[in-house]
Amino acid sequence: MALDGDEVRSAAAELLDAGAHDPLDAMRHSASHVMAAAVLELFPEARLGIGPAIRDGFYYDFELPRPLTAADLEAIEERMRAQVVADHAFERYEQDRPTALAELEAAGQPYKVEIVRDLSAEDGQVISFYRHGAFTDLCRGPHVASTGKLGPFKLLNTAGAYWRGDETRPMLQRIYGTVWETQADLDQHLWRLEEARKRDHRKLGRDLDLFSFHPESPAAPFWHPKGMALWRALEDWSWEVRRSGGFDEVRTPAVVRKELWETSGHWELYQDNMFVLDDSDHPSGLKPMNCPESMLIYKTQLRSYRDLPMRLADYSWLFRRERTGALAGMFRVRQLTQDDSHVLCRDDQVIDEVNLALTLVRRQYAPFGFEPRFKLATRPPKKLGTDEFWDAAEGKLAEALKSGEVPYEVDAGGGAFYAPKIDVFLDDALGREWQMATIQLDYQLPQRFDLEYRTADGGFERPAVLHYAIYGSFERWIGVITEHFAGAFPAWLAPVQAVVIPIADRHVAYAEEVRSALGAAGIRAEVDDRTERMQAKVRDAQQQQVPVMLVVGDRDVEARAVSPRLRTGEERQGVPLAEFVADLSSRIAARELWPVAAEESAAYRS
RNA sequence: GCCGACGUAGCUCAAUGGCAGAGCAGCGGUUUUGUAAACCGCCGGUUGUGGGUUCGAUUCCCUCCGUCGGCUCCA
Repeated sequence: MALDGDEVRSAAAELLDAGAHDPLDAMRHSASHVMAAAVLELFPEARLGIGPAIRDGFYYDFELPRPLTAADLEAIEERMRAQVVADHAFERYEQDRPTALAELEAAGQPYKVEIVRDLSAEDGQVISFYRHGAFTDLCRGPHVASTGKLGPFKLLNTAGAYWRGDETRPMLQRIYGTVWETQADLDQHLWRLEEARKRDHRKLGRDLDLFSFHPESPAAPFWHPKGMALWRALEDWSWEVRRSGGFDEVRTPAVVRKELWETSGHWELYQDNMFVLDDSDHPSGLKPMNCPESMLIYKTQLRSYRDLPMRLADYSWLFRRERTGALAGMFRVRQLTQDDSHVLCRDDQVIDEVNLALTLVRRQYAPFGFEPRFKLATRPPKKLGTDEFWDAAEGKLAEALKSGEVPYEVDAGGGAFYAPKIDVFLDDALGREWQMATIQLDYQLPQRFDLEYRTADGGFERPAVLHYAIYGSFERWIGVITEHFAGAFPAWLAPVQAVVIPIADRHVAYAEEVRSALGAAGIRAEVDDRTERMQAKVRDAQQQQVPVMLVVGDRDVEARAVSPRLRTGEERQGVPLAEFVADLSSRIAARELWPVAAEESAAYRS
């Protein structure tokens, strides 16, 4: 079955992705012990789950007699501070397996017992524990020397979490916290959380009038004119990139009978995520992916080896019945649009086509200032196909990465069960990592659809398929870039690219003239002719993050000029209108990353 | 789906088991202004939905809907 580039983990999960070799790990892990000790003081009957260090902090899972409240978190923090003051040493000791099991049973810690039971013999028959003060925990370590060595910390929030991530197991209460070496580091981290909250695309989407969500159609965005202008700019760019890669546009139906999904495997494996309906007594499904239908287009003719590669791009609507709890603004919607690309090619063309994909990914990301990182995801433990098949497939992807001189990491075991893939990541202005595109090599779907082409010697061969979506989905991409730019989109993307601000009513006619000149150059411009003071109009345009404000008053009318003020605060007076229009439209045409306050985005990165 | 939290005017937020308030936005008027908020006035609400407790519910309880934080980090 074919997957696609939108199979992505949530943003929050990315934030929490473990930094395994972070030097702060020991401190974070120690903090989780200190927190567990505090929780046990308050709830002696608490049962402990696990408490690892994670990226930017730590957590611990507990089974507790009642839900935790914000007040509980404060009480826990207080008791943690008391332990820091007491400066208990962390002491390691070891037990053999039977003793450890017996003691944990006696202590009434069934989850710990389960962990010890599951520890494989390779880990040795000796089980290690760490003790500080009155608290002891099963633990591999390492830890800081003593509780006094903990840096400044803060407990952040609580959440439900299934024991071992398994929905059939009990749900525990997880407490998330963060700890840092210095107060400045902690402050910086909290500032970043606050900044992320401020630039939340759900808030900016409303403030900038881009889109809305309504309970009448949960998790399906309603696009407003300004949001659509942004979308159009993104889509135009994406088609330009596709055309440069030799793609043709296709479009396929949304309502499709189950027979297609049976062939593709979705009916069996993906039906839970599909909107299923009866189309005149024919069981059907709204399409969650485009790939199977592209296969049908391929099959409308007997293809020749000369026809390949065949590059098809389909940007139609997709529908996915996501679990309600997984929905999150634009990051996870139920109706979405991918910039979806399918390349059908001969096996000997795979490397070149992967290379093309890598080139297009980098090309499409460039005007956003993103430098993508690549991971080659290799065969998972449970897989289809022989080792020879995997060696060849992984070899081709690696070869393409190397020949393109693309640095990459290997995500061992991260591939789909039927083929390896290349995952594309980017870091946003707040340093958050997002998985965007996935370039997926697929021999499975051509087989399911029995695709063939005529070879030079008159035989038949099966083509390979390459799937990728570069933005992933427009919806999610808009969510990501809205947060990345904090709503201050580069001029080429900005829904309103310029606002003309007449100082007094007598300047409105000239302002309209300026707007026409901008409009004739294809620039999205408006006149703010409200009876407000110029200062108020400037302020409103600033808050709407309009890249360019053109103030026009007597002097400008006189000189047929404009006085541009950029969103960054930069100001000029009396620029000839024609000169300004030419300058702005060339920046837009070149999709410059402009105007951007360099020091601002640098500050976010630090 | 599960755990927890939340839902008051378009937005941000108050308040109380006893007449639901403010700022901003909107509307009307005055002001005609040179780079981040002029001034005056007016309008604005079935307190998400349905039910229960109560003399009385926005407040307490339950249902449903929606939203948010999580649920993959393995001692």
